[in-house]
Amino acid sequence: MYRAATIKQIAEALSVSISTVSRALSDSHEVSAETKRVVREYARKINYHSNPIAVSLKKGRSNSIGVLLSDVASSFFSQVINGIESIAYEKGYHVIITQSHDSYEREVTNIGHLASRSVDGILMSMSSQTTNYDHVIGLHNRGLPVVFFDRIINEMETFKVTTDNFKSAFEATELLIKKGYRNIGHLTNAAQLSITIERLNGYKAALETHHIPYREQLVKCCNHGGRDHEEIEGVINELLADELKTDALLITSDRISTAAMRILNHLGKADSLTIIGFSNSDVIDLLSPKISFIRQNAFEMGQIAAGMLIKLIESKYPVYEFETKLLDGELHWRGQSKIK
Amino acid sequence: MYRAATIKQIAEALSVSISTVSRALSDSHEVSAETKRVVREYARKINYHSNPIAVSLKKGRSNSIGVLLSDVASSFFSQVINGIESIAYEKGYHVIITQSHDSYEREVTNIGHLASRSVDGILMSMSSQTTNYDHVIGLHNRGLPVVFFDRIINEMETFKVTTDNFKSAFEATELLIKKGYRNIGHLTNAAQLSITIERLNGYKAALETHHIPYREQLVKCCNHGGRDHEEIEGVINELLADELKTDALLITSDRISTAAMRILNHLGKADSLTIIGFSNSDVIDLLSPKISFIRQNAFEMGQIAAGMLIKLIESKYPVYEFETKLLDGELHWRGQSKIK
DNA sequence: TAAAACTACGCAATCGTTCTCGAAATTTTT
DNA sequence: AAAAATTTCGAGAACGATTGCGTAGTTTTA
Repeated sequence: MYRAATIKQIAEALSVSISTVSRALSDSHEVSAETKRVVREYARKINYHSNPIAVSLKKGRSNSIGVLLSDVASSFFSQVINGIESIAYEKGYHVIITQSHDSYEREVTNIGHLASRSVDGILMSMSSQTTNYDHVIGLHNRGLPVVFFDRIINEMETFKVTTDNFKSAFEATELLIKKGYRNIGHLTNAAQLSITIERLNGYKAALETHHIPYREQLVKCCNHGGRDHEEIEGVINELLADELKTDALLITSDRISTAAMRILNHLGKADSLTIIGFSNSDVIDLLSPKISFIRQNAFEMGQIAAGMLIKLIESKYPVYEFETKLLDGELHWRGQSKIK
Repeated sequence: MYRAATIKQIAEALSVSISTVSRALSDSHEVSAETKRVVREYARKINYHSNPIAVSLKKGRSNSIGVLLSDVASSFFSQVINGIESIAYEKGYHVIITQSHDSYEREVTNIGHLASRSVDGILMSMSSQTTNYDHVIGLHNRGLPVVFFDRIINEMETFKVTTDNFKSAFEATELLIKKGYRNIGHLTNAAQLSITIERLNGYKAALETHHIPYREQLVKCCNHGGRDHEEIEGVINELLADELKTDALLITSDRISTAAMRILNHLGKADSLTIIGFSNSDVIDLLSPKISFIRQNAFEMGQIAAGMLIKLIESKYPVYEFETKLLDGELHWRGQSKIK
């Protein structure tokens, strides 16, 4: 097996102590300029790189951060990862990504894995199946920095970043109303998720503002987040019932939107519903039927979350002032006004 | 700062030696059943978890693997990552993902980062800008296991997994021919990439088999891989020149396909070209214009690559027998026959 | 010129494990 | 009953770095 160079080898070769080599390489003032020169020259010559694992052990830090999200194979999350990575890279941190696939069990085991001291902090977006937060709260109480992004929770005080979901849902719903739609359905994620609640509230508020009565039958939570085709199929069929007169849809995720579109296409009713969906797909403009969308600032969300976490990790003193940052979504209209 | 429990604490609490605790926890035969019981019970009680960093330092292994690919925000690569993760998780490895964004410089610095002894092996798909392989070959020669997936290179002997690109391109081209198309353009990636070469060869072979002359003007390498809209626009315009009579397109990536479709839509010529694209998009069926596609077994590719790498890492003896595994692509036809 | 301060370096402990040796205590063999 | 083998455990040296402390040798201060 290949063994890399160590400071011990340098020390022996140059007949100085290990401490001196260590100090020379870290540019300590306790070593002369000449010695530094010699040590560095030799280190470079034998291609020395400090062993991050040894440093981690000694310093009690690993210079890596763990990310826990539901699925990397999603345009939104992969853009977030991109943002996280850009900041982490800049600050010298490794990023370890784990996926919950929206399963509570996987979330618990993954966070345990990450936490067993191999990461300095965790970036987390809740699984849609999670209703008990002890696994996170416990770690956080024991001193592990945690920052939430996207799907946040109120049960913990820390830094959080998410889209201004209320506002985005409000604006989208209001836009539909202004375009003449009155019977707007709402297809959304698991009911306990923060994003679900906030968006539902935005939807309700827009209806109220425009004096449209809220009807519970028009709101459908998809607990499998669009993974289960039949769930969506059932829901769409319910919404298409004549008595509801559904004429538009506000959908909260790419996966649900595309599932719904697929079903509408199949039913030959693609044009019977106008859709606005939360979407970060890069081919949204090519989809048929046409769909309007709210784009989240996923990349920026990743950057901000990573920045917050690293700030927490590197803070010398305990932090008690936290912030929940809300990012604006961008609403893009590609639909038609309802003919009056 | 929070400090986790150590075997030393257990040893002191139970008045046994550190060695005994270590052995008890690793189920060594050198410790009595009773002692094991006591130690484990106490370990569980104080929520002990072994410190992976200390173990890494001692064993000279980190139990993590590095992944180097161009972009996670791609359906193909994110599916590969999923596959990698599933195997790595199972075998107790962490996955560290880095992105080259198809830049040679980033590839070099990233692989350097990964290699400075923090990973046990590397899973790699070449950046499209890379033409010099010294950075990988050097590390490999020094003993770091490397496995290539998707975009492989011939300059290194090791395990490799990729789609049978020749076959897939051959089948796709042949299918177009059988449907009556004779002037098939080929939009592809950077010329030196393995996937580019193999697919181009498949394309050529299909033409030859069916006695259609190969025309160089119909083949366009997109060096920016679809990232540069104008590059694709120029290329599409060239292919649409009357004298070429282009009637179909074989495209090698999602990004290029969607860029091309966007341009065709904009030109109002969406129906003038029949497209088959290599695509792992999960909304391919919703895209307009309709596009036929070759789906790669991305998840399986990730699994196989990770399996190969871990096998290499854990092998007690140097490995000299390597394999290049080719996966079948699945061809899906959604187009129309050409009216004769 | 003696005392104080500073420079430049080495020694050794430490981080949390694993693992080689050696050695009691017990059991088996002869 | 003595010798040999086995079981069970502890001491201590690694792994590769960082860092507090001690101390020659030199320079500055009083």
